[in-house]
This record gives sequence, structure tokens and C-alpha cells, in this order.
Amino acid sequence: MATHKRPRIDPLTVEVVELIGTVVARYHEEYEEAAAEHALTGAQARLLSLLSLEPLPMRRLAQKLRCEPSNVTGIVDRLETRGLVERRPDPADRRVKLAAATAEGRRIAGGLRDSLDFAREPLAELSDQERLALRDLLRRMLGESAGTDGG
Amino acid sequence: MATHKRPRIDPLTVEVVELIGTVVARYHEEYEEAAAEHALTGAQARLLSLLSLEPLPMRRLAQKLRCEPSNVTGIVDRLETRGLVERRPDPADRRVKLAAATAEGRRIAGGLRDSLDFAREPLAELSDQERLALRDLLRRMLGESAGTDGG
DNA sequence: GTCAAATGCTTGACTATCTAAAACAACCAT
DNA sequence: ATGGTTGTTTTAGATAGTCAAGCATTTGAC
Repeated sequence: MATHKRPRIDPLTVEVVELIGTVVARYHEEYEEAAAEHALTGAQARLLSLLSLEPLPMRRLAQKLRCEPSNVTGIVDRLETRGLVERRPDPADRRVKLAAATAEGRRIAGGLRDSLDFAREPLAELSDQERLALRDLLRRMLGESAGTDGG
Repeated sequence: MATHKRPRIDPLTVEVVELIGTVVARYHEEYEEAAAEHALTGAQARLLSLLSLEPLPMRRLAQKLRCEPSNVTGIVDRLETRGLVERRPDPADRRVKLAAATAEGRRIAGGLRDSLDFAREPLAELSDQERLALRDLLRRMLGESAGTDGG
């Protein structure tokens, strides 16, 4: 009866996984809250943050957000309606539309960054040395693929 | 001009925050993928996982999932259509409907758990001692609120 | 006991996010 | 020129989420 394949995970690993789950949940919650403070949805906030660094073609946005390009169309539409993003032609390729944050869009993106207290508050508990240790452990955990986004 | 309030974050903290962001992104991705392997959406998978432990009133489900009860109605509807969940009367209170995983629902939830390789694979890189260190750091980072869910 | 307030769930209207398929324009190789 | 590929949008449809209103039941005041 119900011969499970893998009761093979030790309790410590289980606990770490649960803790990571908690981190993930809290991160998401705080991200959505911070976005909502600026009248943005999570998806809009992510897209706007990307554009606050540099203008990007719709296709690149879709890759970074890991979704279909047709989806990006709608999100950019809504941000454009509010004047936070604009579409520009790409001088090098007339098929391409570059989405770019407007001045107001960059302002909002900056405020969003400042709202992300998750960045500072929970880590404030840790000493420099502990932060270093945490960084190394997370790096190891993520392996060599950390930091790539499919570009 | 543009006197930003907090350029005060050291590079190490920034890096740790970025790593956590990567962990969050990967966790979500793998969760959605695992759910999709069982023809579930993320929300359906979360709800079904909760019910695989014990039947719950709709209201409690909404609390655990941090959403409105009216939203839970729809998710349970869709799972019920597929025979993974059923609604039972609560003998103690005829207003309440207990959502419960069916045998098939529990089977799927078990398969889902097994699919969550995030639990094992990335942590496999770490020794027991490192896992212990990571656990302690995450605990400290999350503070005393870790593990509560608003019940 | 009765009646009003509170509670649990669902419905309806609406928005956002997402996908897949089809359309269209522009690029590029031949 | 022609045909295939690429970048974007449109359309249609599903899910997920909110809020407000509605219905049934419970609870509590009296």
C-alpha cells in the first residue's frame, strides 16, 4: 500500500526546503505589496523594473519574463496607457518595437526599489560574516547557472 | 538633484538579495513546472497540497492561500470537476463546506511532491554541515515569524 | 422563543495574466 | 523577386484574482 518511492529525505533537508518555501512566500508577498503601493501589479512591476535599466524589444522582454510575446503586448499596453512606458521604433529593424520607461516610469521604478524592504530588513539580522556565509551557500546551491536569464 | 534616500546598501547585501531573488524565481518556475506535469496550475497545486494533509473549510483555505473566499470557490470547482477534490458537509455547522482531497487527489498530490526536485537537487550540492548552517541563517533571517501562516 | 447581527459560501461583474493560433509587416537568403 | 523566418499584434479562451451582493445558517441579545 502506497509504497512511496522516496521517503529518503532527511529531516534537515526537509526543514531547509520549508524555510526556502517561507522565504519565497514572503518575498512574493512583499513584492506584490510594494508594487501595489505604486498602483502596479506584480507583472507590471517586474516589466517596468527591467525597462528602468534599458529599453528592450518586446521579444527580449518576453524572454526575460519567461512568457509569450503576446502576453507582453498587454502588459506594455496598460503601462503605456498610464504613461509609464512608451514604444519606440528600432532604427535598425522596423519590425522591432523598443519598449522604454518614460521619466515618470523611471521615477515609479525607483520608488518601487526603495519600497522593497525585504532587501534590507530581514538581512539586517545578520552580521557581515553571516551574510558572506549565506551568499556562498546560496551560490553553491544555485550552481553555475546563477545569474543567467536565457540571453 | 535626485537625492535618493538610500544608496546606503553595501554590495554584499545587494548580492545576497539578488541571489535570493534567483532562488525565488527558480523555486516558482520549478513549482509551476511540477504542477503542469500533473495538469495542475500553481494555484490548484497549492490548494490540493493543503487538502492532501487534511480536509479544510473553504474559509480556512482562503486564509492559508491568502486570497478571498470567493476565489477559492472557483479553484475548488475546477478540481472537483476533475474528481480530485470533493465538498462535504461539516456535521458541526451546516453553513460550512469541507473541501477534501479524493483518493485520486491524494495520489496526484503525492506525485507532485515527488516532482519537486527543487527540494533535493540543489541542496545535494551542500554537505550536512552546510545545510545546518543554511538552516540557521534562514531561520535568523526570517525571525520569529517563520512557520506561522495566520491561523 | 424571536429577531437581528454575524458568519460561511456562492454568484455576478469586472480586470489582469497567461496561452495558442492566426494575421501582418519587415527582414534576409537565394 | 520569392519564400522562409522573425517580431509584433490580434483574437479567443482559460485561470486567477478582487469586490459587492445574496442566501442560508448560526449566534446572541432580549
